[in-house]
Amino acid sequence: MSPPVPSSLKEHDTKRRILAVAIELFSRSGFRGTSVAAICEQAQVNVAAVNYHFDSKLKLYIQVWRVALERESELNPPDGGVPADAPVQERLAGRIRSLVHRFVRPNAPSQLSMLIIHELASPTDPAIDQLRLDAVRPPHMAMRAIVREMLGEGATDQEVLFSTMGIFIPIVGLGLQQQSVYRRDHLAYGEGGASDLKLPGAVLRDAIEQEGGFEALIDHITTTTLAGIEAVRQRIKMRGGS
Amino acid sequence: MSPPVPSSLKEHDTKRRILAVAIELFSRSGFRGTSVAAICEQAQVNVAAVNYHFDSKLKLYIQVWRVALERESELNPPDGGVPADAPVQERLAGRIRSLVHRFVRPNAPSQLSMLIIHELASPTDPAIDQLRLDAVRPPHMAMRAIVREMLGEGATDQEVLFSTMGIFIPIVGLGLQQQSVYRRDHLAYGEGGASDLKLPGAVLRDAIEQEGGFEALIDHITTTTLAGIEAVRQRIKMRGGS
DNA sequence: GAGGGAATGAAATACGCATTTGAATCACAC
DNA sequence: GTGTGATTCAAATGCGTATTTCATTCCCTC
Repeated sequence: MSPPVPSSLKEHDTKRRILAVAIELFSRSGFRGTSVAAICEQAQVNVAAVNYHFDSKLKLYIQVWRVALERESELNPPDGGVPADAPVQERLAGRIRSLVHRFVRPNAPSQLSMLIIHELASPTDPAIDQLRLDAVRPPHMAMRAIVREMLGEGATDQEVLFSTMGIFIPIVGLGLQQQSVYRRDHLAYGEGGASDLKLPGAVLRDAIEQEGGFEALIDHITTTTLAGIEAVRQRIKMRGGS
Repeated sequence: MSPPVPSSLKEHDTKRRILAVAIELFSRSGFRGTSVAAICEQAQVNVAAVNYHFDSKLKLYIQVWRVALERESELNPPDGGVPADAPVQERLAGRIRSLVHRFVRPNAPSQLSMLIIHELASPTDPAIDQLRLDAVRPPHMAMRAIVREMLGEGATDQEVLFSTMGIFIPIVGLGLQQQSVYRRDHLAYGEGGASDLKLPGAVLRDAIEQEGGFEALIDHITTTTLAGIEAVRQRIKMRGGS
């Protein structure tokens, strides 16, 4: 009998090359912003190859999402490597660190985060929503549990929700900023880079890329987040006490 | 001589109708996501009208930005109506309130904020960047001054920058969330609304739309922001004292 | 080394969309 | 009324792009 998967020399890794380039381009410019022709050109592959190997642009895009999700969960555990029996503050700090690494990695924001941001700004297809939901829900629930634990028993659902979103949303927002600045440098859409433009986002990017800037950012976010939660907790305690 | 602007009965307000619809559609779906045909159809106007009155789709888009900027600055002063000689905390709170009103207005996020978010996710043209820069810089600088005042003399530029961005970014991120949820309901792209999807963003939206939810959100953001700044200030004071 | 299925390639097709064209219509001045 | 310039209209043009077609090449098996 023949070995199970020896058809390896066929399929001159075109499929892999397409996928690699597609992740790059889709994450940079979103679904609508990247053409099949561009992908094939950069992958040095015939235009027909995408439809031959992946059926359609949309299915390729979905595949890209799957790969990006998989890669991210291998690379970057959502708990930040902090054990489940560590003190709450540490668990929270670990998750924040992990999130910032995902969304704001200096000089090269994670591809998954860029895909997510493009989908938020202009959704492509319900299938992608489903993937995003599956990816987002578990860490969100875990974070909510941590926040509830930190706020104490008296916290309302609304307070827990606001505080939880208050962790995720700034980091996603930061990713959005990063991405917008990042792409301007790479594509400089057009040519005449009006270099007198210096949006606050660009200043921030420079600060993050400085030696130690990224760690300082993580530290800043962690500190302010903890302080915010503590403030809400105090308010709850006062309310309960009065 | 003829009265200066009596050519009023010509131009059967097509121009106005186009602009009104264009603001609506561009802010909902961005530049690439809306077609000239769609604008003209909804405005009950011939397709040629856009190019006749505005020269091109891009120039119409730029005009939309101008109008949206103008409208917003009339409607919503960036200082939130707080006088310049009020205590810093109040001035900060006023600005936060104003920002949240701009970006997260319940049930109808401001069109300018949606335009901004689309531009962040996928920029259209340098001219738009310039408009955005002009709009964003002054309030950013004002906010930075307030933050510096609150943090005290010992604060580094990096600390001031991080804290300032830490105010804007969460609110923009919130707008991004709102917008993504908001559009799903309105367009439900396609048909079969998979209603078992319930992204955290949707839960948040519901919480905001509840009676008093919006005020609670503003209050939450203000409280946590102030607490975050206070935490940084404490750290600076300790550093200076040691 | 011949046969056959998988993979590739160049060209064709189909479609959406911005923009143009040129004729028709309207508003107003004389 | 008539002429004139501004406006509207339906149809055409042209371009970018996803997808298809079908001939050709490649790789493996026998």
